[in-house]
Amino acid sequence: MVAMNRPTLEAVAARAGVGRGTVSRVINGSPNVSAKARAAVRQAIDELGYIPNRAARTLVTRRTDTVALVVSESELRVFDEPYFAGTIRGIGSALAETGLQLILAMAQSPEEHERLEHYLTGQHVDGVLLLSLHGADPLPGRLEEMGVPTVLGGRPVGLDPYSYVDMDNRGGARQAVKHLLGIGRTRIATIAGPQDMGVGVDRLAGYRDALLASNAPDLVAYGDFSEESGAAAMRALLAGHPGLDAVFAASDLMAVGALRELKAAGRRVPGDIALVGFEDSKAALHTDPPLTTVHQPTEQMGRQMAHLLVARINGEELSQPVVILDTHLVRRASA
Amino acid sequence: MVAMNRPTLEAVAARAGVGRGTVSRVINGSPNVSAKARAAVRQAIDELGYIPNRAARTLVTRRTDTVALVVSESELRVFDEPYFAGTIRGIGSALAETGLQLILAMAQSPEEHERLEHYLTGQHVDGVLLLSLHGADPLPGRLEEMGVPTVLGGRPVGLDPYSYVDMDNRGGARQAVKHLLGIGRTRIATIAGPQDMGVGVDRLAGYRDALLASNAPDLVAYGDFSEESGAAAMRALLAGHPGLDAVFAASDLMAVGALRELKAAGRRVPGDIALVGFEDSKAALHTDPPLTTVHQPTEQMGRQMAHLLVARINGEELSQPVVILDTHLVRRASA
DNA sequence: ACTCTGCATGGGAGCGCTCCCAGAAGGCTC
DNA sequence: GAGCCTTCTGGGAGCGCTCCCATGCAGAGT
Repeated sequence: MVAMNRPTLEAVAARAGVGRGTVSRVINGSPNVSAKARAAVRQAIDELGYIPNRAARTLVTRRTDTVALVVSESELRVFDEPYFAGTIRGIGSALAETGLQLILAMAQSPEEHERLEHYLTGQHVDGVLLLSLHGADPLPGRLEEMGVPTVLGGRPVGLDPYSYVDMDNRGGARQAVKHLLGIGRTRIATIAGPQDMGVGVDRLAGYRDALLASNAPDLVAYGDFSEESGAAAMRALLAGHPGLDAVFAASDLMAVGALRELKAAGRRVPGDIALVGFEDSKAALHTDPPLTTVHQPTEQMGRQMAHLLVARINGEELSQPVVILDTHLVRRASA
Repeated sequence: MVAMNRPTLEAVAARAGVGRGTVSRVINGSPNVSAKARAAVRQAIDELGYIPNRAARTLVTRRTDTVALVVSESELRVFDEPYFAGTIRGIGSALAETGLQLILAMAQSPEEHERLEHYLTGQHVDGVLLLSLHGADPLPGRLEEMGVPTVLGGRPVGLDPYSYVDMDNRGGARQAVKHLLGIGRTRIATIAGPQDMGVGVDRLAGYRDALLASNAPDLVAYGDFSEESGAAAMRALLAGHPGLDAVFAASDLMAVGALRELKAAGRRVPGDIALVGFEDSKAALHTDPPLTTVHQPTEQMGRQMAHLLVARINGEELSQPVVILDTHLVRRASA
């Protein structure tokens, strides 16, 4: 254990021949330090290999320099989706520039959810990042009440959070369906996502937006974003509306399920039925035919969330507490 | 900011009518407290909603109750692989039982790698978890030198770490190739992974183990675990050994690439050429035909890593500092 | 020469906790 | 009833830092 007797502020001060206060000022970048003193302190820090003790600092400043990323059970299952990975990467890179630490808080059970709330409001983190909430989760409200800045990823349903970042799900869906109309499809169905999530609601709204202009019928089936649910929805759609000539699935995974079902039913894609997904995931590349889908900037979403949170932690007033990121259609072979 | 004036230990003591020491003892589960005092303290804690101040505790105990999961650049790219997601989930669930916090440290550039090392050895975490190192990364050695317990996920090449958890890659590969021999294949090639990673080396060794008994030839091409590299390797293999009748790819993704190439070359799978992957990823389910592959217990790996680290942090001598987890073949249609 | 201003500086106080020691209280034994 | 453990208890000291106040000192103004 070489780490045993780390130098303290005091040791640095002694070596630099200055007082504790001056060293502290140098470390915290205060301007009121003479160039000479600053240089001496810097050198002493280097020579001693001094690293400030976070706990001691936190104790007095009440800042932990830590933010939590909360991942609740439902998302844990889909942890390996590119959406998630990209967002985390973005958060990480934005945070690295600020010196804040990211702690990963996973609530795997309801009891843990309780404990988590306790933890987050217990002066352990400076702010919280919440990803893709289901329904009207009370957590963000409680956190804000307790004075913990919170930024959500994805607009929640039934809640009006102060700050969140979201994809332009509605616009993306609209583009996708307009594209289907553009290639001459007239009986366009959608496999919508769960309506307790903003993504689900917005993508359905976008579908309807696009259809409004035409006089195409509104054909909706619901899934839960999983492949299996996409397949089931497709079966239902096929049974109810055998004449449809295009499908917009609210997620790539559901599109993959739908595609499987379509093949099983002997329909050619895109010949008989054109298919568009949403996400631009890896899965969309590997289908046969490759899936036309809507791209969403996941990494940028993470970065934006982190930026907003950092600003709030620093007490800045957000001129733009809600950020919506552009999405765009990626044309491949399925539509 | 309701969070302003949180109760302190002292406040709890006053309310319970006991001294600070007694409250501290109750919180830390010391046995030398009378039942009466304990009850009074518990009640006061509940009534006041007391939450211990982590920083103050850390300052005196020198324990941070935090461990870091280090994700280096190369892995960031593959963040969305199920391997990764499963491991993190396992780590999270094991850690939740102990009250330790997980911080996610991502080193996206070499300079950051430096800063990271500084951070990790700077008394900020009680232990470190390292995932799938490339080559002989000096980080684990340095950490141990500085007295920071470290557990690796995946055996590294050219390093002899004290403690790590790994899959039985060699055994899994052996099983896969034996299966190919078992179904009568005699000219079995392998698409091996990078040889600067334990996984790469071990899976190749397993392939050779299995072949040793038979007198089948040794046909190797290398990839980097990516789909593209799998396709390239397959092309090379096909060109050099047109007569091969089976391929063992060291990852599912490479198998997917190989499969694409095989189809392009007009070879039927498994009719002409049988194909086995390694990972049991989602991708393996969605190929046509579904991929026979080797399953690896990712979540268990995370749990084990966390368990080993916690034991080391608690100063326990590990009876078994190296843990190898079983892998097994999952038969599907491709072989 | 004197005061006045303003920046730079040293160091006391205190953040909330654990550690530990000294002492109180109770239960034995003889 | 005296003496001696044993168990439980209170609270002082101190972890390493930031905050802030008092002081020192140089330069400007009269």
